[in-house]
Amino acid sequence: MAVTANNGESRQPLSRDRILNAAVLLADRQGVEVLSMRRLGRELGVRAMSLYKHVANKDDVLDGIVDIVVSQIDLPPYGTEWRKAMGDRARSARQVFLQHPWIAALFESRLTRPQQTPVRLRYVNTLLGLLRQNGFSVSNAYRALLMIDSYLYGFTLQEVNWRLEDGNASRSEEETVHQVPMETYQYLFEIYTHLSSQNAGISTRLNTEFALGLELIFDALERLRENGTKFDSPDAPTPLPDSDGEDCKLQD
Amino acid sequence: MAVTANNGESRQPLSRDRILNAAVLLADRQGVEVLSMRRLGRELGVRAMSLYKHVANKDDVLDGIVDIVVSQIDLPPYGTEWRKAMGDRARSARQVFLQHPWIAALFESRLTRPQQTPVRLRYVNTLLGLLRQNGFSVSNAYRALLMIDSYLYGFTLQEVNWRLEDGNASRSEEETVHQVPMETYQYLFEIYTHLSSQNAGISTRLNTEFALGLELIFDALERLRENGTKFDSPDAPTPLPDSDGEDCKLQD
DNA sequence: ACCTGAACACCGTTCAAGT
DNA sequence: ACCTGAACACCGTTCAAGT
Repeated sequence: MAVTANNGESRQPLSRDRILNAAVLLADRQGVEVLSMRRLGRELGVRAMSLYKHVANKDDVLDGIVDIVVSQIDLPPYGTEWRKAMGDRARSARQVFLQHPWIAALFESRLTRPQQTPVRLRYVNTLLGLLRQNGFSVSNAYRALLMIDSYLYGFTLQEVNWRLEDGNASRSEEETVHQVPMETYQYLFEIYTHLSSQNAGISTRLNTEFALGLELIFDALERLRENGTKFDSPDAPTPLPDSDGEDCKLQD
Repeated sequence: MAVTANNGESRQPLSRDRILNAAVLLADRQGVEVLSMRRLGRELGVRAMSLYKHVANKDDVLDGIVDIVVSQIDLPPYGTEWRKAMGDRARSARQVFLQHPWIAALFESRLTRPQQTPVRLRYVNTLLGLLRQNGFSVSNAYRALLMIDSYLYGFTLQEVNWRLEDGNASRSEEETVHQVPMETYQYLFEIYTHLSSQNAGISTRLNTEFALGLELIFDALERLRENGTKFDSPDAPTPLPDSDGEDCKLQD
């Protein structure tokens, strides 16, 4: 009935940023599945077709909101000791992903694409740099990041699903355990029984699990680092001429 | 124009299995994004509405095809030494995922849901059992599976995207390296240069990387296993009365 | 019993037309 | 210059109607 739609400030002149921020907000509140061009237009007090002046298409919108999320991940400054740097970044990424759980649906084909936006190129370049400056060989830096990211993505993927699932209804292990036919799945039963006997809630437990797994991976990578290029193929060794030890800070 | 559509055997009387198998085939050939009820019906020589006699809705179809994929993963028999068991299963899962790359889009909210189908319950129950029978405490079995699965899902997720991306055009690192502004992203440049200097193709390299990361994780888990319940919360210890040592085989 | 036509409330996107 | 109406080719799903 009103000519200009829902929120008071919809008369700002529409821009890529305004569209993308509205998209993130909409996804946060309702999930990616309701994120359509038409709905997004409605949210901005405009018809869907108007959006196409500022974004190429829906794909562009999805890429854009992934970039917004990625840029919310704290990037450790060059010079940070690698365990702290990789740990801080992994923890920050996990927190950001949990704040925007819909991002899991975009992991596939967006977050981990090889052809990338500047935001994502800078992000992975910095992480590789941090590893290189801490004594990782080229291969091992690649290896380490691949391993940390695999763990980070895989863990968060599972975690987000569990939270979405029993989130609102707060269905806990205590209830789940009774839904599983225990004679058939004795080991699952055993786990659920064990988990529900613990005082810690699911959040606290997953925090602990994530941290522990990360430390185990870091321990493994530390051994890799010390062993240098031991696992590389024969033509690999070329250690960089250590072009920049510490003096190249990307951010504050 | 023909009354019964495309393939010769479309006059079999439509069943859940026939529908799900057609869905997997369609996804394999064209990707999940083209998998619609209407398209699926067309594929079976029938209108979309007919499908609703055999499947509840599209969600049911998607759950169904995930089950089909999961059931293609080889499940090691009880009694297998844990490193071999977990390694075989991870390698088999990876192969299956690479054969059905669209599965990555369903990782979110389907593969890792807590409320599960019998196929998936049996699958994870067996894996937990294998760990328990090899001396893992209840907590550590849970921990180990969470960690292995995180790595498996995360790694495969990234790998599938890379393959889909440069798959058909076979765009290799040699070409990618020239698209990245090397002054801005020196560490990325360094990696791409290094990777493209190796003789091994991307497939071979990722095989190696996957195997190496898996071994590093197994090494870490072996230490966890030996340390028993060291990382558990105080009320945890309860080791199972070893109800079945070896005599409970689930499969051939 | 099994299939379907028509309908409903949606999609993304284009393009000629309006202000 | 910026927005939009109408249109196209799609969605998932329901339900009364056909055979």
